[in-house]
Amino acid sequence: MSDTKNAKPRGRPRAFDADEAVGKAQALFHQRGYDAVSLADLTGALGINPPSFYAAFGSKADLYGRALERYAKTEGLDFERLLTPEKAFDEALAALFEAAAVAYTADPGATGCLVIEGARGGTDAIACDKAKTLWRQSRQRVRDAIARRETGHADEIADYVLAVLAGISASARDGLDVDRLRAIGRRASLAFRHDGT
Amino acid sequence: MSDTKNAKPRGRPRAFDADEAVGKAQALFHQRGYDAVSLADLTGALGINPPSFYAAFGSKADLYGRALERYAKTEGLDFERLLTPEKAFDEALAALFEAAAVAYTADPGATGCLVIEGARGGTDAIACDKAKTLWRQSRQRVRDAIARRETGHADEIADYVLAVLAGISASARDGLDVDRLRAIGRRASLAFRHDGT
DNA sequence: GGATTTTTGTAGTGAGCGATACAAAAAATG
DNA sequence: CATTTTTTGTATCGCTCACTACAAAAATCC
Repeated sequence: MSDTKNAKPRGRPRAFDADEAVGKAQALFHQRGYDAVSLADLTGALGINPPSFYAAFGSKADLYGRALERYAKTEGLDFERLLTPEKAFDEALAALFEAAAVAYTADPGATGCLVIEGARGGTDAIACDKAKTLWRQSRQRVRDAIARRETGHADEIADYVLAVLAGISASARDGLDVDRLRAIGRRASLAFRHDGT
Repeated sequence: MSDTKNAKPRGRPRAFDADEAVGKAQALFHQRGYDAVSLADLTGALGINPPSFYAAFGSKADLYGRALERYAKTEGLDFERLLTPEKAFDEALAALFEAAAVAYTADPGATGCLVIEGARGGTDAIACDKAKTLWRQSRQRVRDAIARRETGHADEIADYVLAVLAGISASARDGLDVDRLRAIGRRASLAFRHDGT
Protein backbone atom coordinates (compact mmCIF):
# COMPACT_ATOMS: atom_id res chain seq x y z
CA MET A 1 0.00 0.00 0.00
CA SER A 2 2.26 2.74 1.23
CA ASP A 3 6.03 2.43 1.34
CA THR A 4 6.58 -0.33 3.82
CA LYS A 5 8.00 -2.79 1.36
CA ASN A 6 7.64 -1.63 -2.22
CA ALA A 7 10.31 0.19 -4.17
CA LYS A 8 13.28 -1.79 -3.04
CA PRO A 9 15.80 0.35 -1.20
CA ARG A 10 19.05 1.34 -2.70
CA GLY A 11 21.91 -0.02 -0.59
CA ARG A 12 22.83 -3.29 0.98
CA PRO A 13 19.72 -5.11 2.21
CA ARG A 14 19.13 -5.56 5.92
CA ALA A 15 19.96 -9.07 7.06
CA PHE A 16 17.23 -9.25 9.71
CA ASP A 17 13.55 -8.46 10.07
CA ALA A 18 13.12 -5.24 12.01
CA ASP A 19 9.50 -5.86 13.04
CA GLU A 20 10.36 -9.32 14.24
CA ALA A 21 13.22 -7.78 16.21
CA VAL A 22 10.80 -5.38 17.91
CA GLY A 23 8.80 -8.40 18.99
CA LYS A 24 11.84 -10.09 20.50
CA ALA A 25 12.82 -6.86 22.25
CA GLN A 26 9.28 -6.52 23.59
CA ALA A 27 9.54 -9.99 25.10
CA LEU A 28 12.90 -9.20 26.71
CA PHE A 29 11.71 -5.90 28.17
CA HIS A 30 8.59 -7.58 29.48
CA GLN A 31 10.57 -10.38 31.10
CA ARG A 32 13.25 -8.34 32.83
CA GLY A 33 12.28 -4.68 32.63
CA TYR A 34 13.99 -1.90 30.71
CA ASP A 35 17.00 -1.40 32.97
CA ALA A 36 17.81 -5.08 33.29
CA VAL A 37 18.01 -5.57 29.52
CA SER A 38 21.38 -4.47 28.22
CA LEU A 39 22.28 -3.60 24.69
CA ALA A 40 24.41 -6.72 24.60
CA ASP A 41 21.32 -8.72 25.59
CA LEU A 42 19.35 -7.17 22.75
CA THR A 43 21.98 -7.53 20.04
CA GLY A 44 22.62 -11.07 21.26
CA ALA A 45 18.96 -12.05 21.09
CA LEU A 46 18.58 -10.38 17.72
CA GLY A 47 21.74 -11.93 16.31
CA ILE A 48 23.08 -8.60 15.14
CA ASN A 49 25.88 -6.20 16.04
CA PRO A 50 25.54 -2.77 17.67
CA PRO A 51 25.92 -0.75 14.44
CA SER A 52 23.06 -2.66 12.84
CA PHE A 53 21.03 -2.07 15.96
CA TYR A 54 21.57 1.66 15.96
CA ALA A 55 21.07 2.01 12.22
CA ALA A 56 17.72 0.28 12.55
CA PHE A 57 16.35 1.59 15.84
CA GLY A 58 18.23 4.73 16.80
CA SER A 59 18.69 3.96 20.47
CA LYS A 60 17.72 1.52 23.19
CA ALA A 61 15.02 3.90 24.42
CA ASP A 62 13.60 4.30 20.92
CA LEU A 63 13.34 0.55 20.48
CA TYR A 64 11.66 0.41 23.87
CA GLY A 65 9.13 2.92 22.60
CA ARG A 66 8.39 0.75 19.59
CA ALA A 67 8.11 -2.31 21.83
CA LEU A 68 5.63 -0.47 24.04
CA GLU A 69 3.49 0.52 21.07
CA ARG A 70 3.59 -2.99 19.73
CA TYR A 71 2.55 -4.30 23.13
CA ALA A 72 -0.34 -1.85 23.38
CA LYS A 73 -1.58 -2.88 19.96
CA THR A 74 -1.17 -6.63 20.25
CA GLU A 75 -1.74 -7.32 23.94
CA GLY A 76 -3.41 -4.20 25.30
CA LEU A 77 -6.81 -4.53 26.94
CA ASP A 78 -9.79 -3.40 24.89
CA PHE A 79 -11.23 -1.04 27.48
CA GLU A 80 -14.00 0.27 25.22
CA ARG A 81 -15.33 -3.20 24.51
CA LEU A 82 -14.90 -4.52 28.05
CA LEU A 83 -16.62 -1.51 29.60
CA THR A 84 -19.52 -1.60 27.17
CA PRO A 85 -22.65 0.08 28.52
CA GLU A 86 -24.61 -3.03 27.60
CA LYS A 87 -23.52 -4.82 30.71
CA ALA A 88 -24.09 -3.94 34.35
CA PHE A 89 -21.11 -1.99 35.55
CA ASP A 90 -19.96 -4.47 38.16
CA GLU A 91 -20.13 -7.26 35.58
CA ALA A 92 -18.19 -5.20 33.05
CA LEU A 93 -15.55 -4.48 35.67
CA ALA A 94 -15.33 -8.14 36.59
CA ALA A 95 -14.77 -8.96 32.93
CA LEU A 96 -12.10 -6.27 32.62
CA PHE A 97 -10.20 -7.49 35.67
CA GLU A 98 -10.58 -11.08 34.53
CA ALA A 99 -9.07 -10.17 31.19
CA ALA A 100 -6.21 -8.44 32.99
CA ALA A 101 -5.60 -11.47 35.20
CA VAL A 102 -5.34 -13.70 32.14
CA ALA A 103 -3.23 -11.28 30.11
CA TYR A 104 -0.81 -10.59 32.95
CA THR A 105 -0.05 -14.29 33.39
CA ALA A 106 -0.24 -15.40 29.76
CA ASP A 107 3.54 -15.70 29.58
CA PRO A 108 4.86 -17.02 32.90
CA GLY A 109 8.25 -15.49 32.16
CA ALA A 110 6.84 -12.06 31.37
CA THR A 111 4.13 -11.36 33.92
CA GLY A 112 2.33 -8.13 34.63
CA CYS A 113 1.66 -5.24 32.29
CA LEU A 114 4.60 -3.90 30.29
CA VAL A 115 3.20 -0.36 30.40
CA ILE A 116 2.36 -0.28 34.10
CA GLU A 117 5.65 -1.79 35.18
CA GLY A 118 7.57 0.40 32.76
CA ALA A 119 5.85 3.54 33.99
CA ARG A 120 7.29 2.98 37.45
CA GLY A 121 10.62 3.71 35.95
CA GLY A 122 14.09 2.98 37.06
CA THR A 123 17.28 4.59 35.89
CA ASP A 124 16.24 5.97 32.52
CA ALA A 125 13.82 8.89 32.67
CA ILE A 126 13.24 8.92 28.91
CA ALA A 127 12.16 5.29 28.82
CA CYS A 128 9.94 5.84 31.85
CA ASP A 129 8.24 8.77 30.16
CA LYS A 130 7.42 6.68 27.10
CA ALA A 131 5.62 4.17 29.31
CA LYS A 132 3.94 6.92 31.31
CA THR A 133 2.55 8.43 28.13
CA LEU A 134 0.88 5.16 27.22
CA TRP A 135 -0.36 4.78 30.77
CA ARG A 136 -1.93 8.24 30.65
CA GLN A 137 -3.65 7.27 27.42
CA SER A 138 -5.06 4.20 29.13
CA ARG A 139 -6.34 6.37 31.97
CA GLN A 140 -8.08 8.63 29.46
CA ARG A 141 -9.62 5.72 27.59
CA VAL A 142 -10.91 4.14 30.80
CA ARG A 143 -12.24 7.46 32.01
CA ASP A 144 -14.06 8.08 28.72
CA ALA A 145 -15.45 4.57 28.59
CA ILE A 146 -16.84 5.04 32.09
CA ALA A 147 -18.17 8.52 31.36
CA ARG A 148 -20.00 7.06 28.37
CA ARG A 149 -22.07 5.10 30.85
CA GLU A 150 -24.67 6.55 33.15
CA THR A 151 -22.57 6.81 36.28
CA GLY A 152 -21.14 10.06 37.47
CA HIS A 153 -17.76 10.10 39.25
CA ALA A 154 -15.99 8.96 36.10
CA ASP A 155 -12.64 10.33 37.24
CA GLU A 156 -12.86 8.80 40.66
CA ILE A 157 -13.92 5.44 39.28
CA ALA A 158 -11.19 5.53 36.66
CA ASP A 159 -8.63 6.11 39.41
CA TYR A 160 -9.96 3.03 41.14
CA VAL A 161 -9.97 0.87 38.01
CA LEU A 162 -6.41 1.81 37.13
CA ALA A 163 -5.24 1.27 40.69
CA VAL A 164 -6.75 -2.21 40.66
CA LEU A 165 -5.08 -2.97 37.34
CA ALA A 166 -1.77 -1.80 38.82
CA GLY A 167 -2.41 -4.00 41.84
CA ILE A 168 -3.14 -7.02 39.66
CA SER A 169 -0.02 -6.35 37.61
CA ALA A 170 2.10 -6.05 40.74
CA SER A 171 0.60 -9.25 42.13
CA ALA A 172 1.29 -11.03 38.87
CA ARG A 173 4.94 -9.99 39.02
CA ASP A 174 4.93 -11.12 42.63
CA GLY A 175 4.21 -14.61 41.38
CA LEU A 176 0.50 -15.04 42.09
CA ASP A 177 -1.11 -17.46 39.65
CA VAL A 178 -3.98 -16.61 37.36
CA ASP A 179 -6.65 -17.92 39.74
CA ARG A 180 -5.52 -15.77 42.62
CA LEU A 181 -5.44 -12.77 40.29
CA ARG A 182 -8.92 -13.66 39.12
CA ALA A 183 -10.10 -13.69 42.74
CA ILE A 184 -8.58 -10.25 43.31
CA GLY A 185 -10.41 -8.94 40.27
CA ARG A 186 -13.71 -10.48 41.28
CA ARG A 187 -13.37 -9.01 44.74
CA ALA A 188 -12.52 -5.60 43.33
CA SER A 189 -15.61 -5.63 41.15
CA LEU A 190 -17.81 -6.20 44.21
CA ALA A 191 -17.28 -2.58 45.16
CA PHE A 192 -19.93 -1.84 42.51
CA ARG A 193 -22.55 -4.39 43.47
CA HIS A 194 -26.08 -2.90 43.57
CA ASP A 195 -25.01 -0.17 41.27
CA GLY A 196 -22.94 1.74 43.82
CA THR A 197 -22.21 5.07 42.20
CA MET B 1 21.97 -1.70 77.45
CA SER B 2 24.00 -4.11 75.43
CA ASP B 3 26.99 -2.98 73.41
CA THR B 4 25.61 -0.30 71.19
CA LYS B 5 27.52 2.54 72.71
CA ASN B 6 29.32 1.56 75.91
CA ALA B 7 32.96 0.52 76.10
CA LYS B 8 34.42 2.98 73.70
CA PRO B 9 35.94 1.31 70.69
CA ARG B 10 39.64 1.07 70.16
CA GLY B 11 40.63 2.87 66.97
CA ARG B 12 39.93 6.17 65.35
CA PRO B 13 36.36 7.28 66.04
CA ARG B 14 33.86 7.44 63.23
CA ALA B 15 33.29 10.97 62.02
CA PHE B 16 29.60 10.48 61.17
CA ASP B 17 26.49 8.98 62.72
CA ALA B 18 25.74 5.62 61.10
CA ASP B 19 22.08 5.49 62.14
CA GLU B 20 21.50 8.97 60.86
CA ALA B 21 23.18 7.92 57.61
CA VAL B 22 20.74 5.02 57.27
CA GLY B 23 17.92 7.53 57.56
CA LYS B 24 19.35 9.68 54.81
CA ALA B 25 19.89 6.64 52.62
CA GLN B 26 16.32 5.55 53.27
CA ALA B 27 15.08 8.92 52.05
CA LEU B 28 17.20 8.72 48.90
CA PHE B 29 16.11 5.17 48.08
CA HIS B 30 12.50 6.14 48.67
CA GLN B 31 12.76 9.19 46.41
CA ARG B 32 14.51 7.62 43.45
CA GLY B 33 14.51 3.86 43.90
CA TYR B 34 17.48 1.59 44.51
CA ASP B 35 18.91 1.55 41.00
CA ALA B 36 18.70 5.30 40.52
CA VAL B 37 20.72 6.01 43.66
CA SER B 38 24.42 5.66 42.95
CA LEU B 39 27.18 5.18 45.45
CA ALA B 40 28.38 8.66 44.61
CA ASP B 41 24.90 9.96 45.49
CA LEU B 42 25.04 8.19 48.83
CA THR B 43 28.55 9.20 49.80
CA GLY B 44 27.78 12.73 48.64
CA ALA B 45 24.61 12.98 50.73
CA LEU B 46 26.37 11.45 53.72
CA GLY B 47 29.44 13.64 53.36
CA ILE B 48 31.80 10.69 53.47
CA ASN B 49 34.15 8.82 51.11
CA PRO B 50 33.67 5.34 49.72
CA PRO B 51 36.05 3.59 52.14
CA SER B 52 34.13 4.97 55.11
CA PHE B 53 30.93 3.87 53.45
CA TYR B 54 32.10 0.30 52.95
CA ALA B 55 33.69 0.06 56.39
CA ALA B 56 30.39 1.09 57.95
CA PHE B 57 27.79 -0.62 55.77
CA GLY B 58 29.47 -3.40 53.81
CA SER B 59 27.81 -2.74 50.48
CA LYS B 60 25.14 -0.67 48.80
CA ALA B 61 22.71 -3.58 49.02
CA ASP B 62 23.41 -4.06 52.72
CA LEU B 63 22.68 -0.43 53.45
CA TYR B 64 19.51 -0.79 51.42
CA GLY B 65 18.54 -3.68 53.68
CA ARG B 66 19.05 -1.53 56.76
CA ALA B 67 17.07 1.29 55.16
CA LEU B 68 14.21 -1.11 54.44
CA GLU B 69 14.16 -2.34 58.03
CA ARG B 70 14.24 1.20 59.33
CA TYR B 71 11.36 2.09 57.03
CA ALA B 72 9.30 -0.89 58.16
CA LYS B 73 9.83 0.07 61.80
CA THR B 74 9.28 3.80 61.53
CA GLU B 75 6.77 4.17 58.71
CA GLY B 76 5.28 0.72 58.24
CA LEU B 77 1.53 0.28 58.59
CA ASP B 78 0.30 -1.29 61.81
CA PHE B 79 -1.77 -4.04 60.21
CA GLU B 80 -2.66 -5.73 63.50
CA ARG B 81 -4.09 -2.56 64.98
CA LEU B 82 -5.82 -1.37 61.80
CA LEU B 83 -7.44 -4.74 61.18
CA THR B 84 -8.64 -5.08 64.76
CA PRO B 85 -11.64 -7.41 65.12
CA GLU B 86 -13.41 -4.69 67.09
CA LYS B 87 -14.44 -2.89 63.95
CA ALA B 88 -16.61 -4.08 61.07
CA PHE B 89 -14.36 -5.47 58.41
CA ASP B 90 -15.21 -2.96 55.72
CA GLU B 91 -14.56 -0.12 58.17
CA ALA B 92 -11.27 -1.62 59.24
CA LEU B 93 -10.25 -1.96 55.60
CA ALA B 94 -11.25 1.62 54.91
CA ALA B 95 -9.07 2.73 57.80
CA LEU B 96 -6.15 0.64 56.53
CA PHE B 97 -6.36 2.02 53.02
CA GLU B 98 -6.81 5.53 54.37
CA ALA B 99 -3.64 5.11 56.42
CA ALA B 100 -1.84 3.88 53.32
CA ALA B 101 -3.05 6.85 51.28
CA VAL B 102 -1.71 9.25 53.88
CA ALA B 103 1.57 7.41 54.42
CA TYR B 104 2.27 7.05 50.71
CA THR B 105 1.95 10.80 50.14
CA ALA B 106 3.44 12.04 53.41
CA ASP B 107 6.63 13.10 51.65
CA PRO B 108 5.77 14.46 48.19
CA GLY B 109 9.28 13.68 46.98
CA ALA B 110 9.18 10.08 48.21
CA THR B 111 5.76 8.73 47.38
CA GLY B 112 4.51 5.16 47.52
CA CYS B 113 5.72 2.33 49.71
CA LEU B 114 9.46 1.71 49.82
CA VAL B 115 8.92 -2.03 50.26
CA ILE B 116 6.34 -2.47 47.51
CA GLU B 117 8.25 -0.41 44.98
CA GLY B 118 11.52 -2.05 45.94
CA ALA B 119 10.07 -5.53 45.60
CA ARG B 120 9.39 -4.86 41.92
CA GLY B 121 13.09 -4.88 41.47
CA GLY B 122 15.27 -3.52 38.78
CA THR B 123 18.84 -4.43 38.03
CA ASP B 124 19.97 -5.80 41.38
CA ALA B 125 18.43 -9.15 42.33
CA ILE B 126 19.89 -9.09 45.85
CA ALA B 127 18.33 -5.74 46.67
CA CYS B 128 15.02 -6.86 45.19
CA ASP B 129 15.04 -9.98 47.37
CA LYS B 130 15.52 -7.93 50.50
CA ALA B 131 12.40 -5.93 49.69
CA LYS B 132 10.51 -9.06 48.69
CA THR B 133 11.27 -10.65 52.04
CA LEU B 134 9.70 -7.72 53.87
CA TRP B 135 6.77 -7.78 51.48
CA ARG B 136 6.20 -11.47 52.20
CA GLN B 137 6.23 -10.68 55.91
CA SER B 138 3.57 -8.05 55.34
CA ARG B 139 1.48 -10.58 53.44
CA GLN B 140 1.75 -12.99 56.36
CA ARG B 141 0.85 -10.33 58.90
CA VAL B 142 -2.19 -9.22 56.91
CA ARG B 143 -3.28 -12.80 56.39
CA ASP B 144 -2.98 -13.58 60.10
CA ALA B 145 -4.77 -10.41 61.12
CA ILE B 146 -7.63 -11.34 58.81
CA ALA B 147 -7.69 -14.95 59.93
CA ARG B 148 -7.97 -13.72 63.52
CA ARG B 149 -11.35 -12.33 62.55
CA GLU B 150 -14.43 -14.42 61.86
CA THR B 151 -14.19 -14.40 58.08
CA GLY B 152 -12.98 -17.39 56.13
CA HIS B 153 -11.08 -16.86 52.88
CA ALA B 154 -8.21 -15.24 54.75
CA ASP B 155 -5.74 -15.99 51.96
CA GLU B 156 -7.96 -14.71 49.21
CA ILE B 157 -8.80 -11.55 51.13
CA ALA B 158 -5.16 -10.96 51.98
CA ASP B 159 -4.32 -11.18 48.27
CA TYR B 160 -6.92 -8.52 47.63
CA VAL B 161 -5.75 -6.23 50.43
CA LEU B 162 -2.13 -6.40 49.30
CA ALA B 163 -3.09 -5.84 45.69
CA VAL B 164 -5.02 -2.73 46.69
CA LEU B 165 -2.05 -1.49 48.71
CA ALA B 166 0.17 -2.06 45.69
CA GLY B 167 -2.34 -0.20 43.54
CA ILE B 168 -2.43 2.74 45.95
CA SER B 169 1.36 2.80 46.07
CA ALA B 170 1.59 2.75 42.29
CA SER B 171 -1.00 5.51 42.02
CA ALA B 172 0.91 7.56 44.57
CA ARG B 173 4.07 7.28 42.52
CA ASP B 174 2.00 8.17 39.49
CA GLY B 175 1.36 11.51 41.12
CA LEU B 176 -2.19 11.18 42.44
CA ASP B 177 -2.77 13.36 45.50
CA VAL B 178 -3.81 12.08 48.87
CA ASP B 179 -7.53 12.73 48.28
CA ARG B 180 -7.63 10.68 45.11
CA LEU B 181 -5.77 7.89 46.90
CA ARG B 182 -8.27 8.12 49.73
CA ALA B 183 -11.12 7.73 47.25
CA ILE B 184 -9.47 4.64 45.80
CA GLY B 185 -9.18 3.15 49.27
CA ARG B 186 -12.76 3.97 50.18
CA ARG B 187 -13.95 2.40 46.96
CA ALA B 188 -11.86 -0.70 47.54
CA SER B 189 -13.32 -1.16 51.00
CA LEU B 190 -16.83 -1.17 49.54
CA ALA B 191 -16.20 -4.68 48.26
CA PHE B 192 -16.91 -5.77 51.84
CA ARG B 193 -20.09 -3.84 52.48
CA HIS B 194 -22.80 -5.96 54.15
CA ASP B 195 -20.17 -8.30 55.45
CA GLY B 196 -19.35 -9.90 52.12
CA THR B 197 -17.62 -13.15 52.95
C1' DG C 1 31.05 -1.96 -15.06
C1' DG C 2 31.75 2.05 -12.36
C1' DA C 3 29.49 5.08 -9.04
C1' DT C 4 26.41 5.41 -5.25
C1' DT C 5 24.03 3.96 -1.20
C1' DT C 6 23.16 1.37 2.77
C1' DT C 7 24.30 -2.42 5.99
C1' DT C 8 27.63 -5.20 7.87
C1' DG C 9 31.42 -6.88 11.24
C1' DT C 10 35.48 -5.55 13.94
C1' DA C 11 37.00 -3.07 17.32
C1' DG C 12 36.77 0.16 20.04
C1' DT C 13 35.10 4.93 22.77
C1' DG C 14 34.25 7.64 27.08
C1' DA C 15 31.45 7.58 31.03
C1' DG C 16 29.65 5.70 35.12
C1' DC C 17 29.15 1.95 38.07
C1' DG C 18 30.23 -0.58 42.69
C1' DA C 19 34.00 -1.54 45.23
C1' DT C 20 39.35 -1.17 46.94
C1' DA C 21 44.63 -0.44 47.89
C1' DC C 22 47.14 2.19 50.58
C1' DA C 23 49.09 5.14 53.75
C1' DA C 24 48.22 8.98 56.87
C1' DA C 25 45.38 10.26 60.92
C1' DA C 26 43.16 9.64 65.34
C1' DA C 27 41.83 7.26 69.03
C1' DA C 28 42.64 3.53 73.17
C1' DT C 29 46.13 0.36 75.36
C1' DG C 30 50.42 -0.80 77.73
C1' DC D 1 55.95 7.28 74.19
C1' DA D 2 55.45 3.09 71.46
C1' DT D 3 52.01 -0.20 69.92
C1' DT D 4 47.71 -1.46 68.24
C1' DT D 5 43.37 -0.66 66.13
C1' DT D 6 40.11 1.55 63.37
C1' DT D 7 38.72 5.34 60.28
C1' DT D 8 39.99 8.62 57.07
C1' DG D 9 41.11 10.78 52.34
C1' DT D 10 43.30 10.16 47.81
C1' DA D 11 43.43 7.82 43.97
C1' DT D 12 42.20 4.55 41.71
C1' DC D 13 40.52 -0.54 40.13
C1' DG D 14 38.04 -3.64 36.84
C1' DC D 15 33.79 -3.92 34.75
C1' DT D 16 29.72 -2.94 32.23
C1' DC D 17 27.09 0.36 30.09
C1' DA D 18 25.10 2.69 25.79
C1' DC D 19 27.03 4.03 21.76
C1' DT D 20 30.34 4.82 17.39
C1' DA D 21 34.45 5.16 13.88
C1' DC D 22 35.74 2.82 10.09
C1' DA D 23 36.25 0.16 6.20
C1' DA D 24 34.69 -3.97 3.75
C1' DA D 25 30.49 -6.00 1.74
C1' DA D 26 26.24 -6.12 -0.86
C1' DA D 27 22.76 -4.23 -3.12
C1' DT D 28 20.76 -0.56 -6.89
C1' DC D 29 21.42 3.09 -10.45
C1' DC D 30 23.12 4.86 -14.80
